[in-house]
Amino acid sequence: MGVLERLKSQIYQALTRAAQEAREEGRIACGQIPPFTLEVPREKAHGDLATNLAMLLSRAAGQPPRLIAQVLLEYFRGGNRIARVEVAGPGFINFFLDPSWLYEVLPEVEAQDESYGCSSLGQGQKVQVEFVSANPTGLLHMGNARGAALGDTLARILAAAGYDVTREFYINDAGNQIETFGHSLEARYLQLLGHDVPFPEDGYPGQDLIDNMKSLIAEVGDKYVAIDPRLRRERLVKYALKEKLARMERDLTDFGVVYDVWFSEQTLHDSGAVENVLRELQAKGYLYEDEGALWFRSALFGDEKDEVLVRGNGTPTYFAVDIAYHQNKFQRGFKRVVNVWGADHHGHVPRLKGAMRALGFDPDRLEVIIMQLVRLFKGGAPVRMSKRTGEYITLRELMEEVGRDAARYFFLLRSADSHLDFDLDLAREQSSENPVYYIQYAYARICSILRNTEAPLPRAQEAVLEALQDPAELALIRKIADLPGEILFAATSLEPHRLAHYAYELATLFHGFYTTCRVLTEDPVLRAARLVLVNACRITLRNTLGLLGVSAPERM
RNA sequence: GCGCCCGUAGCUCAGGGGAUAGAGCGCUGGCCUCCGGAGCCAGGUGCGCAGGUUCGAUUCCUGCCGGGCGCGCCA
Repeated sequence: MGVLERLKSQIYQALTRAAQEAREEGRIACGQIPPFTLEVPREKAHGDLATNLAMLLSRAAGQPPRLIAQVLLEYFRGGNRIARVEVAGPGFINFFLDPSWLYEVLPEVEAQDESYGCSSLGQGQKVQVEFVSANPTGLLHMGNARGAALGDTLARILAAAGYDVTREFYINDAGNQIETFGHSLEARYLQLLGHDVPFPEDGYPGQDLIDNMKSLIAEVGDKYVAIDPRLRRERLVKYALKEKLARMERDLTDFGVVYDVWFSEQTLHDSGAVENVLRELQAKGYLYEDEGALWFRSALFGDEKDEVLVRGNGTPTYFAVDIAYHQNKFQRGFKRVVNVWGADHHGHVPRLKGAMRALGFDPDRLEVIIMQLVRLFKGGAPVRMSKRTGEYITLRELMEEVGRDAARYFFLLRSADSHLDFDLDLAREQSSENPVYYIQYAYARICSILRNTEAPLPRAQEAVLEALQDPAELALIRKIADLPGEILFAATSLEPHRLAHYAYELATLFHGFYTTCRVLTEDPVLRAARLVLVNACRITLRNTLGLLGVSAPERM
């Protein structure tokens, strides 16, 4: 918990006590003290913190808010950290803190260093983030790329907030699409070997499958031509799947994403987990047969209609397997299970949550982040994707085009709820127009200053930090002090884009400070204090970029 | 038709029930004796529409309009 969080919680409690005492003595006629806000106001003129408590009490008490505020202040014992209090506007109570709190921030940052910003909110609870989980029959596209940036940064944020995080990739290595995959591979394999066979109508048309089969032929030649087609497809699938997954893992690693678990769908079939969960639902009376299929009464749990779990041909649907998979997640002891899904899967959410409820799990422990689609722009026009030909821009190509840092940052800048227009030209721009370079430039500038100091960096405890009085200095410290709160908020709301904006704002304040205040001045006291400030800014910026998975270069 | 997401500045987007709604890009004009000018400063326009809840609504609710995505014994 940072300095600001501690002060906030002290004032919050003092306000609560003041309200209680005023009520007991009959000065304010209200019942329970409602939950109120205590926030940093947008306007600096409104103080360092402001509360709406008086306005909230006004209705129940039948007294005007400004009067209640005055009464509250009579009872308020906030301690010596508060320089001034005022009642303002419709009934806000504004607190002006003694500036000394700002100077406590810097030693704290320095001492905590790499863990500055972290908290123990999660108390070591196990949380899983499952993301990307791309169909292994293809390549990673823009939707997967956005999911990768989002899921990974979410995982980093949750870890920083004190959770024990597991990153998981669910491999769809069973079911219909694997059948189709097999037939597609088989056609490519035979075609490459000169056989005139048709490509399946619903097959995967991309060049990537041809490449898979070329490399297989380089290894084993035509040895699968003459064998039983079923066995042949099995072999081709096994080979191509391995190659594709290895490639995905490599691409994701280069994107800064490292998984703890690669979970195979096939294992759910092999272990009997699918059968077991069907039996369990059956025993609870949530299944019924109709038209030869086995149905789940998902409408009972808020879904639009019931869903098929086992088809007429006896094979389980994707949904049935997904129920088994999520049951498995909870059985592994995760307190929170977070999924990152594309918007085209949103209809799946209520029925999966319903299934979890049917199985006796609290559906709120399953949190699904739905992210809207990505459109690529180049030269001001959208880049067309073709599902028909299987041609689209891949994650690998994106990284080659704009680099990992810009790619991740651009994905993280927008809320998941928002459609994302990805401007390839801007992302590739290595100039001031590109926000990611703007932030990194701030970091490189800091490192440059620190390189230019011949003496060892002064410790925060030794420096006279009160020498920092310039508005630009104070604003920068204030922003540095915000990081712990920002991470807490991003972790509870599962909104990584907050930190992308925070990084930019921090960089802006640093650049402003840099222009106004010369760090390496003649005055040794001021110089030492500014070096401490700059170093704290370096730590804060580095930690924030670390959460975004964007590199912090010492030189550019 | 039903469901989910979105609608805020010319464009792309932030905005946690609060006070005078912000940023980037683009446009115009300034700032280099000195720590990296990939920087700084200044200039202006806006919450889709209509109701409701509230002391207070860009924020919550309802309806409408507009855009995206779903609604399969596909995944």
